[in-house]
Amino acid sequence: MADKEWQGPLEQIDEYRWRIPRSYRDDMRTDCIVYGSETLVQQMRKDNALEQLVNVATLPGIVGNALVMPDAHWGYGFPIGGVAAFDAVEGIISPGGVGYDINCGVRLLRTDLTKDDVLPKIETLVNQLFHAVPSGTGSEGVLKLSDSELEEVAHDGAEWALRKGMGMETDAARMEANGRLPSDPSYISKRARERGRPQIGTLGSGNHFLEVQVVDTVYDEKIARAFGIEQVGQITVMVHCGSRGFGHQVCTDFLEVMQRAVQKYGISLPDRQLACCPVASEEAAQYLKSMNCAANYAWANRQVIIHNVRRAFERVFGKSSEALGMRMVYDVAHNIAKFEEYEIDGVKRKVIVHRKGATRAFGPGNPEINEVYRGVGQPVIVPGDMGTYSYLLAGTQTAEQQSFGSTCHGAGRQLSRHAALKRAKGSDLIKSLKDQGIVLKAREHRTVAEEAPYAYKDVSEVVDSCHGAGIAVKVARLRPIGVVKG
DNA sequence: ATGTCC
Repeated sequence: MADKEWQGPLEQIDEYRWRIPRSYRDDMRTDCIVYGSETLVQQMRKDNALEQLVNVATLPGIVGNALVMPDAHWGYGFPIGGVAAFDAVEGIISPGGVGYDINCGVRLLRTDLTKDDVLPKIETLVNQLFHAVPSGTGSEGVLKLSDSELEEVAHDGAEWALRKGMGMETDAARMEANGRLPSDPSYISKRARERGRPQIGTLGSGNHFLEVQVVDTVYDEKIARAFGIEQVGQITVMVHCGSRGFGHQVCTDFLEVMQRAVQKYGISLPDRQLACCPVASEEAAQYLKSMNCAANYAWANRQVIIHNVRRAFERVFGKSSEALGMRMVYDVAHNIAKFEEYEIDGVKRKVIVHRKGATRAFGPGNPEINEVYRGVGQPVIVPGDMGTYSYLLAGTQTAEQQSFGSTCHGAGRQLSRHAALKRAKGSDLIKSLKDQGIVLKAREHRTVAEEAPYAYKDVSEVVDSCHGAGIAVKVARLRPIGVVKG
C-alpha cells in the first residue's frame, strides 16, 4: 500500500483543511479538498490516496470539490474516505466510487445495562454472541433464503426482517433511509443471488465486527440524551458489516458493464478502475437499482444480526430485550451513492453523491433525518479498531455546506494486511487485549493479526479532525469490552 | 471488502 510519496501541491487552508488546486493537472475539472490534521495528511501522502483523489476530480460532471475525509487511504479507483458529487443529468456514476462492499455500514444499540451488570458475564456473553452471529469468510447463516425471499430482501431491506418479527417497532425510524432504498432486482445476476441466499445474518470477515462496549466519555449531554445515551458506564452494542458476497458480486458484475460503457460513451479516464457511465444512461439506471438491492440486503443483514444479538442478551441476562432497553440508536451506510440536493455557488443542484468510506452527516433541521433526531442532527457512528475506541458523533449544517453532508467513517488503515501479519500473532494479540479488559473471540486468528490496533490510524485524531473542521460534533466515546470477529 | 483466482 505504501507506494510513491505525493509530490504535488497541498496548500493548507486552515487547521484541518488542505487544497490541491485544479491547476495541478490539465485534466482536473475542480479543486480537491483534503480534511485532516497535519499528522493524518502526512500519512495520506504516503499511499496513492491523493493521486486517486486528483483522478476523481477529472471525472465528467463533477460538482463542487472532490473530497477526502481524515481517514482516507488508497482504494479501488476512488480513495476510501472519498466523497464526490456528480450532476444528476450531466454527471457519471461509478461502482468504484461506492466500493465492493455496497452499504457496508454500522449500527448501534443502547441498553439499560451498565458495566457492573455485564463485566461478570462478559465471557459467556461473547461466547453466546459468537454462536448467534456466524462470522468469517464465506460464513452462512441459520436462514437460507429461497429465490423469492432473496428478492423480497433486495426489495424491502430492513422492513423484510421487521415483517418477519426480527426487530422492535421503533427500529425502522432509526436507520438512514429507514433501511430501504427504492430498488428493482431485475438486473441482479444468478451468481449474486446464489451468493446472497445463505449469507443473511452473517458478519463476514476483515474489519467487520460485533462489539459490546461501555460508554467511556460523554462530550455533548443534550445530543447524547436524544440518542439514548444517558450515562458513562452504560452498555452499547455495535455491529459493523455489509452486503457480504451479494453486494460484492453486484459490484463485480457492474464493473464489467461499466468497462463496456466507457467505450460506448467515449469517456476518457486516467485509471481504468474509475470505470463509470453517464448517470442518465440505461447502464446507470440498472446499476442504481441493483446497488440499492445490495444496500437493502445489508440493512436486512444488520437487522437479522441485531435480532440474534438481542436473543443472546435475553438468554444471558434472563430478561426480554425490551426490559433490557436494547433500542436502536441508528444505522448508517458508509459505502453508497445517493441523489441529494445542494446549493452550489448560490444555485440549487441535484447531484449523485458517492460516499466510499464516508458517512452521511446531516445537521439539525434536515428534513431527510427522521423526526426523532431532526432537532439535534443525524447520529454518525464511527467504528475504531478493536482495542481502542469507537465514537458516536452528530451531523452538522457545516457538513451540508462544505462536504456534501459527509464526515469520516472509521480509523482508516495505516499498515497493509501483509505488514500487519508480520508484526504479531493473533493468539498473542488476543492475550494482550484480555490484559486490557477486552474479551475477543474470532473465527480465524489470522484476521485478528490483520486487524490489530497498530494496523489502523488513531481514530481519536480522525474524529478530532472532523469535529475541529465542523463536519461532525463529538457526542460520546465507546470502549470495547467484548468483541466478535471473523 | 470478497467462495482473498472461474
